[in-house]
Amino acid sequence: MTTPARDHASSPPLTEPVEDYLKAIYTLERRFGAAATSDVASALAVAPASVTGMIRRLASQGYVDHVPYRGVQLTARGRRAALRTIRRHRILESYLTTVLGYPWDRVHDEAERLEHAASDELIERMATALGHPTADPHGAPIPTADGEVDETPSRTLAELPVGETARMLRVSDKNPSLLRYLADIALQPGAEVTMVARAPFDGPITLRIGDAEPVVGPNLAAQVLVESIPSSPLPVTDAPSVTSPVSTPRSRARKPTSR
Amino acid sequence: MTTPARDHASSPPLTEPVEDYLKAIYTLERRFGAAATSDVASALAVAPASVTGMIRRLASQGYVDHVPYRGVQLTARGRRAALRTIRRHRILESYLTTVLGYPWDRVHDEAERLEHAASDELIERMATALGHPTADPHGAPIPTADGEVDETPSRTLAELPVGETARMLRVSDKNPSLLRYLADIALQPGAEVTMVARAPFDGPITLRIGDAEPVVGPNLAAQVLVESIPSSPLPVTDAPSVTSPVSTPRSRARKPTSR
DNA sequence: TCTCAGGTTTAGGGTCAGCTAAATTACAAG
DNA sequence: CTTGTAATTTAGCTGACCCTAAACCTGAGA
Repeated sequence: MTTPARDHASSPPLTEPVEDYLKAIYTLERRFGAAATSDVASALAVAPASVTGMIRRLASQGYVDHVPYRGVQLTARGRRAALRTIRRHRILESYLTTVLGYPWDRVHDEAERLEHAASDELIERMATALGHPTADPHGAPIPTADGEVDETPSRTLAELPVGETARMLRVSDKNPSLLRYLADIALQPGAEVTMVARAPFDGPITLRIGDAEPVVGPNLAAQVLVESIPSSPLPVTDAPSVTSPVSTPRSRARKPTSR
Repeated sequence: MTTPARDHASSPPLTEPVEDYLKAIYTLERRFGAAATSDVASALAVAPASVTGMIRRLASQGYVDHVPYRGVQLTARGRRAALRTIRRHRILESYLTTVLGYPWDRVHDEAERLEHAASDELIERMATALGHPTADPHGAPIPTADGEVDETPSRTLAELPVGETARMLRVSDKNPSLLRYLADIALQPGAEVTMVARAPFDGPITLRIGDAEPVVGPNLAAQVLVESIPSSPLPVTDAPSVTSPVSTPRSRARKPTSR
């Protein structure tokens, strides 16, 4: 009698843990097609049994589909919620970096906490102040307010053929010391990087970035995503092949304010 | 065996409810000398029995002293924690208002959520960006990072003698519609207000603010704090007030960006 | 001094989200 | 086709917070 019967309509506010689970599942699903219990557990630093419990709850509320012993996948509703949180996170990272001068290796943790507390209004105000950026300081694409993301897969630096030059696109925001090192060698989104040499048997990789020639390990290179540089001398071509349904921007990765 | 024995030394991070309780107790204690269970309960919209439970926990961790049936008071440790949260809240309100254009009647709720998530570093960056303000948009004094506050008691507008002029100092940030009304009649921190007339038997009060003469009720007037104006006939002052770079202004209550 | 109304506390529960330990299942390797 | 291991789930608990109902103080007035 008190409340109208609009039950699973416009979700009650999600708890922090729920938002974290949905984000983690989203990421794992993107990577592996489905999220395994133990992967979610290690992503969230939680016991596997706890994940099973939470997944039951999420499934009962229609955020995920769960096939016991086979993993979880987000429903449309779950994906929407996950993208909302991811948008918040990335806008926050952008804002903290460009407006408040946060170093790019330390924004992640701050955004991780604020993303649960910031209202939509705050996020949109920040986005507006920034001119509606399409990528965060680490090059990760920012979902739009209505849940569109450009998740075009891209090559890792490790796969770049010797002699080729590419533009640095993106790196995970989760590893501060890696980020500090990348900043040291000027390997940040937007930077041009050339594969100078690669030692055999997964040996060290020599790059050229500006005038420097840093040598890095293969697992570092595997964490850095790059895109081919449109075309050095050629003006046109690049047929708009990728035309996906809704119309995605051509090349993402705006140069963040770096430093 | 696992952890060194630094127990009640540098507190484990406080939970949101704990921070809220400490803030509420701080405020009530300021007002009444001690906080009554039922007052805390209604301040936090929680059942009295829940307050008793939480108070037991807070007392066992040394944040409050509790005399059953007689109320609670903060310990030094509790006061420190409360002031830290209050500082965060007020810096956030100031930042949201002046930098992100939040209207002063809506910052409270946003700050209320962010205050639990923002790191000290973020708060200090915001404070620096603002030039270390000494009062929030509602005129509330901002505690320093090491827990000093200027809690000088002040008169309410209701007590102002007829014919006298005072400077608006402060109003609670909790009531959005009151705040919108005050903005409407230009009664905001820093404004000069004159008591023109007061009808008997707690009747309506006529003010002068600028060229207008709004008539307000006595309970509204009782919610507005004012301070006597240093000395009327002096011309100077009114230095380019808005340019308060770093140094703190003398008398607090900076004019908020308001609308 | 007695009484009782209001404010407080205790008793007994509930939910959320986590944990450990003990099943249970899937699947790869014999 | 059996078996063993690794992954997953179930069972049983814990702690933080919150609730309602019932008992309990305290202080004011009769």
